[in-house]
Amino acid sequence: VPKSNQPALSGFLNRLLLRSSLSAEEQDAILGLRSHAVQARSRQDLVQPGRTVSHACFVADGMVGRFDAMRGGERQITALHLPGDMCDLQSVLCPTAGWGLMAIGTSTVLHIPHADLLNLVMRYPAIALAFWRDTIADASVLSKWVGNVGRKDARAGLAHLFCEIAVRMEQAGLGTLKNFRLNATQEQLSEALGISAVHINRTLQALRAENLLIFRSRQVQIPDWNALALVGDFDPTYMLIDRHKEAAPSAGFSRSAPPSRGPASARQ
Amino acid sequence: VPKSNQPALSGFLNRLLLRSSLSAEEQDAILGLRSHAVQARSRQDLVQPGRTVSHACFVADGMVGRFDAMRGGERQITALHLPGDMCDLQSVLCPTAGWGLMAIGTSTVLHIPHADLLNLVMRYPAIALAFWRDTIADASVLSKWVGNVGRKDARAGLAHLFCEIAVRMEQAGLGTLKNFRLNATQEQLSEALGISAVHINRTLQALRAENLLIFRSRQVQIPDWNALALVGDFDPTYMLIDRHKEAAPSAGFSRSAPPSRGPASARQ
DNA sequence: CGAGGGCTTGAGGTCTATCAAACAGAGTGG
DNA sequence: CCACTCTGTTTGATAGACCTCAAGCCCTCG
Repeated sequence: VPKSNQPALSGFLNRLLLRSSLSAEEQDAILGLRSHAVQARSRQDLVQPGRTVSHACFVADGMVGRFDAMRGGERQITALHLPGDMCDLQSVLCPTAGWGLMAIGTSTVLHIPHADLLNLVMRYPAIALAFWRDTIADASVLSKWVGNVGRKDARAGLAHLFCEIAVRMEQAGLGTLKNFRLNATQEQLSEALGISAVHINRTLQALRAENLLIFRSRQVQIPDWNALALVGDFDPTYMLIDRHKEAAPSAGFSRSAPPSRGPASARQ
Repeated sequence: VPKSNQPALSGFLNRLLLRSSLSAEEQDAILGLRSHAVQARSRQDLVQPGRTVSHACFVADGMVGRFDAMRGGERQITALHLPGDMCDLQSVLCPTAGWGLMAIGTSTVLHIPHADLLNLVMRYPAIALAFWRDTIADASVLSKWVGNVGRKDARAGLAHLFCEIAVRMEQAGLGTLKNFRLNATQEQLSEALGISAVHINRTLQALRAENLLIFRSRQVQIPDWNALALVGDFDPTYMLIDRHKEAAPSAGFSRSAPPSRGPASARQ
């Protein structure tokens, strides 16, 4: 039975507020979304590739991976979602996606009806913009992911991946840059980087030997953050954090929307 | 001097209409956008990574690549944009992106002021949704790109890349599935797939020997489309073409936006 | 016709995959 | 409390894909 789940959704609101401004009413509307909690064990599929869904998945606890599946069954993880992330906000407008979603470690996911999200989008244009902006941030991370997988060797790629996770873990309030818990197996890391699990293991050992990264019994330690960021060629700019709230005023726009320069007069 | 450029922009409108419905007024508003044409030679940078821009780039002619640059200068192309594509619609809301844009072959690009696009977005909520949906389609392609680069060998990756380009070329009205012109060098293909140019050359020769793909003097021939799609594990679903127009009604929503089930009553 | 960019080819080296087996740790049941 | 099982990690050896460097070739354009 769908019900309200304010405490968990406040994480989503926080994520949106990182990049967008929303009025009190709009914030309340988001916190008031109905949801339906679902538990998932590690490796369990939440959404199978190509399936049409009528709800979005919000990560309340644990971690969720978005993946692309090959014909042979191998998977390439294309994004990781931490608590506070809406994995497939995209599905609101495009309910049939090509990707799938799987749990990384035991996770709790809230299903949120598309109908309700659409309702929000239609009532509050500022929320529509905030959602769009969230999709943009997601795409920016994805874009970097391509570079990470395509042009870096295992050492640099792994370093970059851990840097990204560290930053987002800290943002989500789940640890510090240098110390956090990560419920992912080496095999799942290998699916994220597109290399074999065996090679992940050897690369982790190499990074460990250099005292750059320690990943043992689900706990991550980064003794020298700057050194690891250097190895991974990591620059957090691409995460689009807290920098564009003023660039495109979404708050207050629902009041009047004064046209500065009418496009009509410029035609022809 | 910015001026109207209707004939070129109609390509953009067509692309939007592939996935969204827009009223006559909204369509006119898009066609009436002011723009400023810019010529670019092959390899020339249109937007450097990390730079803040105040205009979006629309491809009027040629091809544009989005790329992620590594510290050493190597590039990973993360997306290709054909005529009719707005390369960085994202920049309207997030003007400082982490990626760059470069010309693939001689190209003509229209610069469109963010101010005007924002204006459209604020006046016409349906356009905002159409833009969001366009960003989603872009992200879906990007997601597939990760799998292509991460989990496929050179043969399959190259086959998939050519399949994708073929479909989009046909959509853009620039050729057929089996025959089109491609102004990209082997080196640029190598930057797209994250492998060396030499290896691209050898892989092209292998595909040529199998009579799967012929790429000579900028002309592409695909004698047996299905065979190539099989080699590349290509399934066009991910391109989100013409399938979701009815799923999320954006047309007509600006008229009334009747709330089906008020989220307010569901709270608590 | 010359110059230059792009393509092609060869040889050797590196990174990463694959396979197989041993090992470790957490949870289970007797 | 001790096997026992299961998943995940570690290790070794071998094979394959791909890279790098370097040189020669070809086409196109001025």
